[in-house]
Amino acid sequence: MAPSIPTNAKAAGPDASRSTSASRLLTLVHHNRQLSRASLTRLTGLNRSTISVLISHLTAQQLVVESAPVGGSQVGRPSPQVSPHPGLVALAVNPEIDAVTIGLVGLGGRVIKKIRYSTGRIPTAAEAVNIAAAVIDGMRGELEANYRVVGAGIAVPGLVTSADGTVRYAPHLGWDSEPLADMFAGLTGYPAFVANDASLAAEAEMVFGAGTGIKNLVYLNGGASGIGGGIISEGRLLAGASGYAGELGHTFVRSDGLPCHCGSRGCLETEVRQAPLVELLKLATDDPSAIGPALCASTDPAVAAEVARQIGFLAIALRNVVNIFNPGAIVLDGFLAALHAAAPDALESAVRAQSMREPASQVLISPASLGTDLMMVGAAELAFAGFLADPVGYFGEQPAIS
Amino acid sequence: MAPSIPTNAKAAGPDASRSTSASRLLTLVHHNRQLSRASLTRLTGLNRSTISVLISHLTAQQLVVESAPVGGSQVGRPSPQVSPHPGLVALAVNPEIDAVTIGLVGLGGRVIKKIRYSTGRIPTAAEAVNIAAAVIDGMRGELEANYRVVGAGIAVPGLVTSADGTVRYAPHLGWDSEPLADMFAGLTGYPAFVANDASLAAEAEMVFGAGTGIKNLVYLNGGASGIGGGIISEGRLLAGASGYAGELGHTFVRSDGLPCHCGSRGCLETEVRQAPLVELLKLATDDPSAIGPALCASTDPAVAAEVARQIGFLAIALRNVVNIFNPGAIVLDGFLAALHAAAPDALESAVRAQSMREPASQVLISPASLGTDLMMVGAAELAFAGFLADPVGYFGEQPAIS
DNA sequence: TTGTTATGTTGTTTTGAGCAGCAAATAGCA
DNA sequence: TGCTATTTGCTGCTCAAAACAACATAACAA
Repeated sequence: MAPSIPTNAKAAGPDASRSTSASRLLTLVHHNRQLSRASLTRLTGLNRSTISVLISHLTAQQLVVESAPVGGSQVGRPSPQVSPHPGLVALAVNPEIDAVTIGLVGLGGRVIKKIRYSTGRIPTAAEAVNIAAAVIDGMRGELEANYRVVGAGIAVPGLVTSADGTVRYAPHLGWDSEPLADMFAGLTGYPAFVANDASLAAEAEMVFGAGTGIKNLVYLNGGASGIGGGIISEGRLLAGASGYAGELGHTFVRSDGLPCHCGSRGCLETEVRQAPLVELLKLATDDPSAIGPALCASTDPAVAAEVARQIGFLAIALRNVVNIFNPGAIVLDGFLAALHAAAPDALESAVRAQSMREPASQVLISPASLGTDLMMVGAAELAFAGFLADPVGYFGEQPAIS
Repeated sequence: MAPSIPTNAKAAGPDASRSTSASRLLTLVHHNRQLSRASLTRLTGLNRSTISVLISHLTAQQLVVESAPVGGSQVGRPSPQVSPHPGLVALAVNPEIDAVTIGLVGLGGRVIKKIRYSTGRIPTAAEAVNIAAAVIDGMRGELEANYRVVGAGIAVPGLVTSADGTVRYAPHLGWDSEPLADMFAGLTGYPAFVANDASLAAEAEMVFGAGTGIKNLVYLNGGASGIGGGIISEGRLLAGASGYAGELGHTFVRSDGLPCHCGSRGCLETEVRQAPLVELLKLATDDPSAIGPALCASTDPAVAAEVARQIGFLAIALRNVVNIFNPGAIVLDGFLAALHAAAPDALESAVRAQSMREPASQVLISPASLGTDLMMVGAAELAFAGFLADPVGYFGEQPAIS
């Protein structure tokens, strides 16, 4: 017992601070995809020599690669460019109500491969994991030959206990207390991490998408099965006491509203829904990306009325968001982005009219920008998180691939 | 230019990490008021010898004092107790609509002195600062003889830009763009920091009050002038893009509700108010602490109806809070605590019935526990924050008092 | 009294990271 | 084509935070 405490202390001590520098450096490279040594020096505030030492370590461990300096524009000695090692990847898994999508994402948010497996019906947790494992087994040869996999991130539409990777409750999938991370890790051998899909999307949008550089951001996604949200404050995702934070779909927007499946009444997601829009527009597909153009093209007054009605309720929810969080940006995705596109001024002026003046003047309302890659990038980000926190120790002392 | 970058880097480098340890140590002592060296070793994870060196530094700088080990309960060599130095204090200032309260608070959240100066009417910013400066001038002899003052924290009921210490907009005081920190610092010579009162109260409750140890906490205070809130996530106060976050008083709770002074309708603070309760109870005072007992004692059905009505709307706001934040605790203060005391089961069951099951099962709804010292402790905490972040460098190389 | 356990203390060692000086690579200018 | 200014990378040196190890000390328990 006595010797174990110093050992623990050591692990939390100089190791932690060493890895903090490597971690900061790698995170910067990850977020910017390509950076010169010189800009790393400026961004980290570390000394040139320190950067040099760190990068030589990271290069030796095949975590980054250096390429020839991009010549031209500046006086002085050109600085080599540092990029994430192209072989460093994470797996991304996203079960939905009619499909399971599996992706391979490189450090830097580069989606290398994306495979959508249609299930035709709602998959059980076991089915979703089996499908993902099968697809990954199919790629295994390629993975083991050309890549180093840091792990897998699974984005689930539901309440998730991230600490143990358990899906507590996913109403639209009908899942309840599924130890998804353990199931996946058991089948594939890769460490797995699970989180709420909207939370991951929020992070992806902050890092690579519409909210790049904005540290206080609220993301809202409208899909066929409801409205999910993710909140980012000071660059960190709001998790709450047990990781269930961000359920903006159940914000109160209407007295004596319709009952919601959550047991309450007047929730945002019972008033603002995709189905009536699809119906009025007579669209054949549920694909949210089709709704935007159709809405803009429509001249049907019934459609306009429904849009106005939904925008009214959405504005109430966003007003709460603005007053409570004072976000720098609100990013709308799915059919909420379509609603915004159909009448951007109507939505924005309604939100501003209801919110307090100061926070309202700061907020930018914009559609999501990562499109269909969003979930893959977000889920991969989850898998990368643990790696980025301690890049030097992550793979042990393995000499790596190739 | 060339030498200045390394200098900056140095300031952010080893100095920062050195002070990080001292900072962590002092923060722990501050939050726990009294800790043994042994427990500091365990809590920080640092080595015994490191703790020894750090504490001898802090003792030399008169930031902490060591006292004889408290004997008895445990096998082994007893460990000396470390406490904050009793001479280390912060000033706390809290302007309200009818008074300005000035306090002297020691490290560890100990309120040494509290002076409430009644103004009889709403003070202007200049008046509030003048009153505070006059009171502090009165204490100056004592302050300079016996204390070291880290600075002053000012808790203001309104929107505050903490970065420059400016009150952007305080509707109940009628203040608008007042550079309060500069005014105060100019008059008294002490560095001053300004923040929203409810936010500071939330922090005080987390550190020393009802939410001790709970890292995800929502604080709601009901006063004569409205409802303010503060949100703490992972132990950090939610600030938002410009520090205006936390305005939970303007959560939407009622369709076609009454117009609010914020320009919107159906806000929590237009439906849930102290005035009707005071009126129905025929109380002579506005003091929120009188409302609780009076409510519990009342048998008037009109009072009961009003309580039920307000609890209904409060439950809607809290339901949003639970769904969005998944807090570990909701702390109610002012007349909201009185409402809760009048019918705790009614409020809690209403919140739980409307919220999603998982986050609802985790949340504890409790009244605030710091009472009238709350604002003093919160404001002092603000002043201590800068000091705790870099305790060794804060006072320069001064040999300190006594 | 003696052994056990928990602590404090001192000197040594490891290691992250800044610093200085020199070399290298470019743009601009004559 | 050279010359200078500027920016950057590399190597060796140095500093300081903090772990480690060994020893001293103080309580409780048998």
